[in-house]
Amino acid sequence: MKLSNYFMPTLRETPKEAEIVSHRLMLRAGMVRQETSGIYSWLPLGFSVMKKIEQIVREEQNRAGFVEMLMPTIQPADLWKASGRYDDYGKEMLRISDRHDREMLYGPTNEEMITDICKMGIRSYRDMPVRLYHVQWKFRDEVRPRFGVMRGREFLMKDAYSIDIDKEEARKSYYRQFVAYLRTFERMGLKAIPMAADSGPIGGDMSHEFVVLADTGESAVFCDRELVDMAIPGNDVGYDDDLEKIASEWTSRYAATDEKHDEEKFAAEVPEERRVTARGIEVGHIFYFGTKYSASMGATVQNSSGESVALEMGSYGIGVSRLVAGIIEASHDEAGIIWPASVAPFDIGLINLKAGDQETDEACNSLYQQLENAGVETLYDDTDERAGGKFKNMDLIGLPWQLIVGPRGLKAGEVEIKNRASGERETLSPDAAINMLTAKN
RNA sequence: CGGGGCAUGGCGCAGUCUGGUAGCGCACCUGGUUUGGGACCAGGGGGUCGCAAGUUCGAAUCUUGCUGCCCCGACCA
Repeated sequence: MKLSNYFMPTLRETPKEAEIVSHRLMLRAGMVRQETSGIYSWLPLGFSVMKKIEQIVREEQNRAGFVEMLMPTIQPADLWKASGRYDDYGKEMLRISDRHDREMLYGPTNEEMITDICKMGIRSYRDMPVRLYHVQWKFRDEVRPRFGVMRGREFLMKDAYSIDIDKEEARKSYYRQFVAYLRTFERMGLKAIPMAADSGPIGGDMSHEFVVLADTGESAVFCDRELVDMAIPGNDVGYDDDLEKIASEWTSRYAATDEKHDEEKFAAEVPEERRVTARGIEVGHIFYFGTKYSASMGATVQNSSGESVALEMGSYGIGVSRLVAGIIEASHDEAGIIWPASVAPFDIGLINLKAGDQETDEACNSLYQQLENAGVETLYDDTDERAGGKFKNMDLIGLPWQLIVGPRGLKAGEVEIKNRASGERETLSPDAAINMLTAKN
């Protein structure tokens, strides 16, 4: 992509409404624009990152045996009246009426809808398990939206639902998501720790929040250092195998958010040198809720003994749009964002230090073509901005690599490569640069 | 929803106390000199001063009402 053909309105100064670092950087990098409190337009750069995140989530959901579908944003109120949540949800739910004065709502989540779908679609225990997910916009009319897209009212979320015949089967579905989450966040360059969460109406041990460690995180978290260093299951993990062993490796060690933290327990269970106190951001939540909705909504099926039983269900959320901000919180410096390669909007930023200079233009065009042909996503700054501004902008938007080309270097047959994260630069020939950059991607 | 604050050009701000018809920096446009980490000179465009009433000869400025946004708290992916 040539920058001259792109839309990336970067700002030199930070709009005053932005307090936290990810919000500031997202506005400065031209990733989002606030439309009203808690609602954002996603400009090309931000949209691109969100899509990369979404794709990783999708791949790991698929790998875990969940099947993608899509439910609507607008739902009829009747479904929610059936489950009893229409009244319970309160003002957080955005209620709308259509032209016929029928009560509708902008969905804050989809348990009722998926239950209703399964009520129709599952006729026998033989049809189970059913494991579905979708990635869809949600709306929760937060009392106080803040921190940019971190706590917006409209947000993109992956929510998955498992439907099983009994609790033991439901547990297997739960662990699939547990392991999928470990892998998903790892792939985004994040260190996410599962932490025991309020276990909903059913109780028990099947509810976890996944918290990303970031110095500027919103809440304090406490855990065993072993969790921070623990290996993540590889992409060859057998989802059809018993995953409980993997999960218990994690759940058997101390990890708690601020609210659930028990200092005495922490001290008793974790040797002092392994006690980690950090800041974190919740990016995912998985929980088993049993028959809460299936029972109230009459979603039942006959089991192998011929008894009619309510569906055993769980739901599993990941805040996709929130992750864009979460990753920035976990990965930035004074100069700007530092994207992990897997979610970077482009792999490489090609900087033409003297647009308009024939030799430099030709060299850049050639490099740009070679990179594109090799499938390396490149943002080519071909504008006639001054060199200093290009450097600042490129650092701000945080692409993993910069390829810097100017007349001075070209005279010596050289270009420069800069690694955004380490700041290391290397001078080498254009061919060597291409080899190196295409090998990395 | 309680407490606090803000609203003046795309962004950041001054001007408001003490009313006299709007200014600065950045960004933008033109010309020139520049050009390897946010250049310089000259010229230029852009604002119903959040909205509505009121006071006044005259309101960004004073009064009243409204709206929007931000921050702290309670709540949440």
